[in-house]
Amino acid sequence: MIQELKNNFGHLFEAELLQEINQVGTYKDVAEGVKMMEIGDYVRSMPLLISGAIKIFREDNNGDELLLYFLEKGDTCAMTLTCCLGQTKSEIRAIAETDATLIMVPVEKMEIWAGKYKSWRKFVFESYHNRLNEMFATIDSIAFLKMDERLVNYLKEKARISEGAIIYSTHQEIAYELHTSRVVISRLLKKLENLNKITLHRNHIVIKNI
Amino acid sequence: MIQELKNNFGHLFEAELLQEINQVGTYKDVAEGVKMMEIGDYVRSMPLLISGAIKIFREDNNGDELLLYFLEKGDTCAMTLTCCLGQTKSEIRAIAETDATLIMVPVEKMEIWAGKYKSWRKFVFESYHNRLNEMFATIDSIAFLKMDERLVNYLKEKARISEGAIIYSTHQEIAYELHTSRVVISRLLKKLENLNKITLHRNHIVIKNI
DNA sequence: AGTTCGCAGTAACATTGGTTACATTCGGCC
DNA sequence: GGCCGAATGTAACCAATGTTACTGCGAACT
Repeated sequence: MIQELKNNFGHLFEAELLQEINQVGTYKDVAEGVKMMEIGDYVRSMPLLISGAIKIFREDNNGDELLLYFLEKGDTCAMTLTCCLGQTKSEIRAIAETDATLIMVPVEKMEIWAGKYKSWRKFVFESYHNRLNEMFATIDSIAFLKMDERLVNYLKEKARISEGAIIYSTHQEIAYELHTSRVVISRLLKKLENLNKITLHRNHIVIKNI
Repeated sequence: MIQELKNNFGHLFEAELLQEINQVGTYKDVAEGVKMMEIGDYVRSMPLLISGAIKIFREDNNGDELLLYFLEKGDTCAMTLTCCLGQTKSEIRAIAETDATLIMVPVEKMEIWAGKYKSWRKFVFESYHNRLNEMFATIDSIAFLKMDERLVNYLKEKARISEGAIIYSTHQEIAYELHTSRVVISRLLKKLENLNKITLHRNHIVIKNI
């Protein structure tokens, strides 16, 4: 039994299921920035996230993106769950936000375990629930907040994910993820700096007190 | 066996499951406009929608609303599914868009059937999948479209749901559901009328060719 | 018929955010 | 040091949307 599996999912799954996962699952390391799933892809295995973070995007007609949410350790990809069963295409793009480690589980097991293990059902249901809640949060943010508030939330989340007070992004990259323009982001960041909430540097931003 | 159950869910569930649903489920009629679930409510039973339509809302800090999507016959409420298991509160508000008929199933059965019936698992997974896709569509609409396009989509959807070319809403009601102001909606509707796509009347709108 | 009230039309203005254009600065590289 | 390209700063302008304020209309009621 690989230790990471036990550490991350041991409290969720019974020993027998852990054994099965260990047997049929394959480990996979993904480097920061690597595209893990593209819109339109068919999905053939289900990822359990052991470490790192993955960002999930939606795309508009011009090919521009919008960040929906992050997946973290202990999470799984909700798209995968039903894409497997329903044979439908992915509606989203997944990119590694940091270096990440996954266990890939063959899709056939998903449905079998759902019949066999209560803990697996619980995990799957909770995954959906979490994803739905994240979508609600995303919708709240887009529909109810102005860009300056969205930016602050983004910076907070980004800092939390990277476990530090420094965000290594350019203004252009932030603009892509929030689906706006670089000029707008630069403008708002400068305001935050003037409010003494952050300090701006070339290629990175230091969070002070937001 | 009540006929509507068979008509709407007969192709999804095996006979034995249909029997169980019929035995433990209770029928419920809901009149148009009735609030069926409020944000913060705990959920104790799961609705299967037999006829009619239900609209699902999210609320901002000021108590203003945003329409997320509609549920129609054959659908179930995704919130319910995990609220039951996880004992969490509802994140959304549900209001009957039209008169509607439901079967209410006790929550305990949900998890039992998930272990017992493959068809039930399929139904639950597909429900989640559909809801997630509707959330994606909602996000696309809010994030990528301008208000005039959102309004057109709204009118189309509303006409589809009510199965007719007349929408019985005031401008104010439309504004609430799209989370904007009455003046903005009046302005855009007038434009659509000038384009000969709709005709405006007091308390209702006739769709011509949008 | 007159009153009332909710609904709709519209002008004028404010604000937010998107766009264009250009200047400046920083690092890396020769 | 000098050059170059990417990143950032900033002004000026524009389009979309939100806000305020007022008018007029129509249905229902008395």
